[in-house]
Amino acid sequence: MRHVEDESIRKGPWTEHEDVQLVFYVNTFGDRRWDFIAKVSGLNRTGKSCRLRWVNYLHPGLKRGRMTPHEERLVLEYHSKWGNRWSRIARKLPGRTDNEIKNYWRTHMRKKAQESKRGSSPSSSFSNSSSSSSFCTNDPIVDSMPMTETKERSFYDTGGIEMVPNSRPKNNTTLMKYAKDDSEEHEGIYSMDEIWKDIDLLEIDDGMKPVFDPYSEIMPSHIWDYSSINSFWTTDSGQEEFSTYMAFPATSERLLG
DNA sequence: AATGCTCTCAACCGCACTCAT
DNA sequence: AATGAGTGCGGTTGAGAGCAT
Repeated sequence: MRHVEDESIRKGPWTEHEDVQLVFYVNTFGDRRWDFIAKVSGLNRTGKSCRLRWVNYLHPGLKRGRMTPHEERLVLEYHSKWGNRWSRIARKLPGRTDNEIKNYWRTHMRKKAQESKRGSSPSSSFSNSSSSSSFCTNDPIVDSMPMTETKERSFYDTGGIEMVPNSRPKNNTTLMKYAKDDSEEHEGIYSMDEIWKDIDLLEIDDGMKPVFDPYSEIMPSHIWDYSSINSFWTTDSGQEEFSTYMAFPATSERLLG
């Protein structure tokens, strides 16, 4: 246990430079080893914080902008089915994160709840069935739902360095499990293959934009060139060496400039 | 123009789970 | 089997933007 949660651990909003740095290290080491990335990157953030930033903001496959009516319908549908299983719902909406959906639900459903209160007939304004009124966390239906966690692989899980043989053999079983569960779940609108295909297509469409394009709905995907970076990866024993060897500033200039 | 309110969303926290040792 | 580290998830909070008065 690390009691030395030193005061130098940064919190709060991320700076652009931190973002660039994180993207670089995630593309280098994959989006699994967050504690390691946090250490090696010199970001002074916790691994959790790094993961969250990546998953909710920096991941190339993320959609920006408002939910489409279709997505709204899906959220309603899956929430009525699964309750507050945000990450699970998010897997059904490519490009959307659990956080995003959670926020969306809170604001929109709270609004609807208020409206329906004013309309004096609770839940009557909801388009969906029984449990659709379960915007409240105390909802017995939701809370009593069994944790039938079919471990699906989330869309924002790039797998990163795991795709490279020997990079983290321990987790092969986990990946196998994800794959299996995906195939077992047939009610999905999208298969994981389709999701990944979508992301690939987006990347192609987007071209090789070197920096974030604030006017684009989809975040650019080729911030970094994976293939050229993968060759850096060797073994755990070489990690410290790697971090000191890495010439990061040059790359960050390229991105920020 | 100033103020207050509402909405949105990024980020944190705590707990639970998985896996390696 | 027990334990600790790492990771994922859901709930919550707070800052900033936008809107109404």
